[in-house]
Amino acid sequence: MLLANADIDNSQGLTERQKAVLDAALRLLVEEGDQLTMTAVARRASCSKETLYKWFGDRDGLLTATVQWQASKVRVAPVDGKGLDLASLTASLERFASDWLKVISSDTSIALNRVAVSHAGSGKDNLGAVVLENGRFALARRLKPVLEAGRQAGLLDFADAETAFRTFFGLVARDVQIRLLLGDRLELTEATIGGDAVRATQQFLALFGAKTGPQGL
Amino acid sequence: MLLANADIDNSQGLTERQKAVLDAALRLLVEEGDQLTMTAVARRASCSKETLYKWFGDRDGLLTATVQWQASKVRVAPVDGKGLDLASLTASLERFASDWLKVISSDTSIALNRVAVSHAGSGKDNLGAVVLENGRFALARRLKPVLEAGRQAGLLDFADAETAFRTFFGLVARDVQIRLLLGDRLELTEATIGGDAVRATQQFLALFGAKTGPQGL
DNA sequence: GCCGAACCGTAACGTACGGTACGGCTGTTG
DNA sequence: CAACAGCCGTACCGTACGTTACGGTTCGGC
Repeated sequence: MLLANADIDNSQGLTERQKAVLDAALRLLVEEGDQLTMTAVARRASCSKETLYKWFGDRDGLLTATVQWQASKVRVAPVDGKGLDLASLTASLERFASDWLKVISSDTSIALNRVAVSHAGSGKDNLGAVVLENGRFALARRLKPVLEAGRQAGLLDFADAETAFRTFFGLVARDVQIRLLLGDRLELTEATIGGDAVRATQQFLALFGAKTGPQGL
Repeated sequence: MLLANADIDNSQGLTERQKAVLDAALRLLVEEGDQLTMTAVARRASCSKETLYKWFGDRDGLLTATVQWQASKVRVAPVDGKGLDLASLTASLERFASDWLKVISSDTSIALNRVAVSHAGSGKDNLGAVVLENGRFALARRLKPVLEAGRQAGLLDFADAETAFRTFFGLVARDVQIRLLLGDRLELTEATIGGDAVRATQQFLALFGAKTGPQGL
């Protein structure tokens, strides 16, 4: 919860030059995997290693700053919970599903999650927590109000928003993320993602849609 | 598909001493994270580094052998698809769900998946493919016959077994694996797993159960 | 124009670790 | 017993990389 606004603060305290350096590090991370050496970052960013150490302390600091910098960039437009009919709710859910699939299948997300998973394997769990906070938990924070609004409007029926969210998460992501992280080729075209978003939303509504009137499949 | 029987061959060509060494490596992997140095393995297994290199070639060979050795150990009892009524199908699905949750939440699985994800980030994707083949794809191979039998018996209704499997996978695993890999504490007690298995199975049946007669929730 | 701060490029240092070599011990074979 | 193979323990080598140090350059302030 503290991390939620921490990432906002971070993007403020950075100079343009520092942001450019972090962008270079991010690009390098995506391209080269975790062979992210300080020398490579310095060369790519056209800065000296001395500067890297002065700004970010050590390698972990640079890694953390890079992840948080990326996290601060992907601020998804919040969905307005104004239209409370079934059509708009469906559209919102499909939008969430589609956005999420695009995120987790992006090269950036895969690279970041890989380095965070590796990091969590070693002692310090900083990166894992940051990625989790800006990924899965941020998604929950944005989606839950929509679910609650849907319940308020009599469109959804669930006891616990957290449980409902996790089911939606599972229906959307399925095995995609773990397969991508493990190196499985898995071409997710725009069309595939769109279809999956619709399917997941329909399944979710079938499970949690309010039983008012006949439920058309 | 070739990897499917490769892991069977491997457990045969190993001497008892070699298995003991791999067990030591596996324990070290679980305890120490990816700080798996050749020296540490040699010390833990009370063998010389020279022997490690003679038997496994290089560090990657040792890692791969360790992962395959673990994979060859977790051969889950196949479910018999004989009882074709709803009760036994439900029991089978719950059993699969429960087993899978236990696997992905085990320290061993977490450690192995972490190292495989890291490995996939670096060039070679060997470990990722091995883990995927013995994890997610092995599960699909075992579960699909059950689903097909359920459809044959008129209990399930789906067009594509792969799609149905992936939905089941999503309903069972949800966000558990990624959270654990990223270092999130997530106590999965026996009771929690059992409850989740029942819930996931009920949700799956609600989505894919044949529409014969009124569907009781 | 001069000073100091910030920064670039690069050289240098220390260490960790993958990989190799070798001496010594043990069990086996003839 | 002698010869030998297999293996343990350890010392050693080369390299990659994190980290530090330093000379040279740019630039804002006086």
